[in-house]
Amino acid sequence: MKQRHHPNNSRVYPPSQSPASDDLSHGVCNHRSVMKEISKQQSLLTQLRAIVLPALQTDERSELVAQMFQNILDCSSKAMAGLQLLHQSDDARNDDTQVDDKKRLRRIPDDSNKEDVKPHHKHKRRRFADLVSLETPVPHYDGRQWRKYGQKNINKEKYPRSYYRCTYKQEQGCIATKTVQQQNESISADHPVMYTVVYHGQHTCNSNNNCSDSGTDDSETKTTMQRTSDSQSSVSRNCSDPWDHQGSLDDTKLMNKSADLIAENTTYEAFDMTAFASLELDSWELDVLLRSGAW
DNA sequence: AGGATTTGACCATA
DNA sequence: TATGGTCAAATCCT
Repeated sequence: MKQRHHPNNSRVYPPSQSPASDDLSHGVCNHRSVMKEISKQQSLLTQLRAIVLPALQTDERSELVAQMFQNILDCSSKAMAGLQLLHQSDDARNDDTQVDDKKRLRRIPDDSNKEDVKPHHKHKRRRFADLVSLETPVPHYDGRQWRKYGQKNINKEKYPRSYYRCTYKQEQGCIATKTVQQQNESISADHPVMYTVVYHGQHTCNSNNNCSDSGTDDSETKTTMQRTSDSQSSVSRNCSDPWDHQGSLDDTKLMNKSADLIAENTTYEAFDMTAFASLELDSWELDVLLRSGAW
């Protein structure tokens, strides 16, 4: 029953290491190893972004750099989704060669029953194509704006799963959705709560523009910073940087909790915390970065 | 008042 | 039939 892909990525690598899968370096190339490499690339890029952006002055150039980072990450996500599709169509082909007649009958729709089909399906079940998953302590800091549309207790899962769709679904018909599933409890500051986030579908909206166009002058930036520490804030407000969006109320609380653990409660440190949190840094990795003066 | 979230019901799929 | 994804009315929040 469970066709869900479980996270294979989001590991953070020390800058000195340039990880390349043994599979690839030895010429063994398959979907999985390529996807693994892309996910490492995403992780490294996220680290690089968190190092570069805070070091830049807030001007048009930094905005451009932020936008470029976002675009590269988007490309990477699309590549990953494309590979996923290929992977699944291959699987489907393999299945077709092995499947017995009973299963085939189930798969092929019966035309004679077409008239019984209701005029419009109110609830179309999502196909498991075009799917990317990852583990993160901050499931909504992904540069997109999401609106929660459901929550459900899932069998064998300790915590309920939340369902989000793109905020711009109605305005722009964006089909992107994601599910957020909490995986564990927070044992300590070193082991924050982890969530599995599964993205379905590609964004067809231009939500990034909406946000980056909202300006990056001091007053706007302040609004964003304050939002980070405002537990009652809402997702629909403007944001001044494209990777620091609020997803929902509970995530704001989560961010506040993380920020309280590590940083003083000032707005600029809250900003830095966003960068920390989105990196999923282990304590030793944080330590290395702090020693190296990256923050 | 308007937008976001919650939650029970509905529905497709395995 | 069990399960999980989505809908939509009720409720909450600003």
